[in-house]
Amino acid sequence: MKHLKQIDLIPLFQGLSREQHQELARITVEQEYDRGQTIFSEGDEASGFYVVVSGLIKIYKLSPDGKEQILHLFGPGEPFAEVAVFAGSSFPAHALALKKSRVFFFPRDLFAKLLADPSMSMNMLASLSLRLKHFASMIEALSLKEVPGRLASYLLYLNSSQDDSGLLQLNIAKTQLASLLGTMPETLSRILARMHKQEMIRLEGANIRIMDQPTLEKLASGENRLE
Amino acid sequence: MKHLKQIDLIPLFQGLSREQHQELARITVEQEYDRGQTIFSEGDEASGFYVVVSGLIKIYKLSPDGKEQILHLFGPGEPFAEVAVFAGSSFPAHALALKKSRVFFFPRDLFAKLLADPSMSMNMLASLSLRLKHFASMIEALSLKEVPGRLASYLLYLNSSQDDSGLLQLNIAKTQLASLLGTMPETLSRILARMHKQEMIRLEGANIRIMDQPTLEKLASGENRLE
DNA sequence: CGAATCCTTGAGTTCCCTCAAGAGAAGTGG
DNA sequence: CCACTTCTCTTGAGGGAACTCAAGGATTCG
Repeated sequence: MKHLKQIDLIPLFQGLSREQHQELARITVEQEYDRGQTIFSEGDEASGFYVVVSGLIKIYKLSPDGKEQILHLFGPGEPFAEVAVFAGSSFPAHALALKKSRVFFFPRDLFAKLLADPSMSMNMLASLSLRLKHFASMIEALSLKEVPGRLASYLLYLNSSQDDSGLLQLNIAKTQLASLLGTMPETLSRILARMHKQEMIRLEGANIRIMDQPTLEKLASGENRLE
Repeated sequence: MKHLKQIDLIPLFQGLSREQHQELARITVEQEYDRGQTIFSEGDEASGFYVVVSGLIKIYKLSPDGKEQILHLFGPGEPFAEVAVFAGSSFPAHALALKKSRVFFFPRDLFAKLLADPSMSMNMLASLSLRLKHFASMIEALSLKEVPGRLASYLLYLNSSQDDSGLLQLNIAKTQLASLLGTMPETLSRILARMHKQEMIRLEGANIRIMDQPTLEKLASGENRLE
């Protein structure tokens, strides 16, 4: 039961009985990936799903000419590729470790039995529903907002999810941020420079400080445009 | 039990016991909407989810200046707004009837009890998973493909889901198709004209005939560009 | 300290959006 | 059944946001 303590901490498994946690620990397969290592590729046969223990995993799509769109970044405690358990037998996107990461893998067949417990399936349903809402926002952003608006949304999201020192840590390379926002590094760089020039943000190395939150919010909502 | 027969036909409820179907029929609220009528708006308090009995429902997002992005079109047998049951208490998008439609509404509290049945929750999980895959494709398309590629994908999808007479029925106005593809009616019109000129498709009123499927497939995959 | 990667800035191009106006289709009422 | 309104669709002209290509500067890492 060497994984039991870590399983206790995974939000997806909250509300489950001690026995359920033990059963999960029993079927857990621990894996480790180096920075830059691929976990699976789109189309690979999928035999289970994952939970991040430590590190950072990116889920992304690739176009034939190599352009990438990040669908999601997952950190400690977050599950990914659950879809593989319930629909189809192949992964619908690529997964790669952005940092040295440890993950738990749960084989589908063994995990499926645990879904008989209503707490387990309700947790899963809630998790997938949140994922759906996130995707809906992403589609809205890609289709209805320009890059400055998407960037503003992301900065405000970071601001709300990190401590309120006002200093935002990106945690990812700007190239990766560009890919998350559905644009190119050059475009991102230019827009950051413009936001800086207009004193909406301050660029402090790899960190960003929000200087004018109201204006960023107007950008994020699409109410204003960046001049 | 006046809705029992229709409930039998809903894919989401396949594999359930007779008693479960009866229980579903008992809590079903039937509603009817005229063409153009709003079913709910983004942010409205959500107290349950829906299944389309007949007609066509569009789920969409709106930008402040009125531009719309369709997230999904749902026809007979398809559930929508399930997310409202599992995450949050407000609808994350708008819903409107594109045709005169009948829907079944299932109140969350009453429905929640039925989720104790593993068949029910597994069906739901499968349904949400498919929805996630669809959204992932949509994000990929919006971010990595140009409009001709997205249109080609849609035409090929129609071709695979309709009879193989080769004649595609759009079933929706071109304005709506533009909104589904994340573009403007003018752009769609121009691209259809170009595809026609290059003899990839033939325009027959509200219908479209595919003339050169291989070329469309290259467009859809991003391998080729439209000249 | 050197190699590799990441980031920034510039110049040019392209796709698509906006604005505008006319043609076509569909629904309404006399 | 035909005029009427209304909505949808098409085509044109112009402009703008973001992409591509290119090169120099900054950072990171071994």
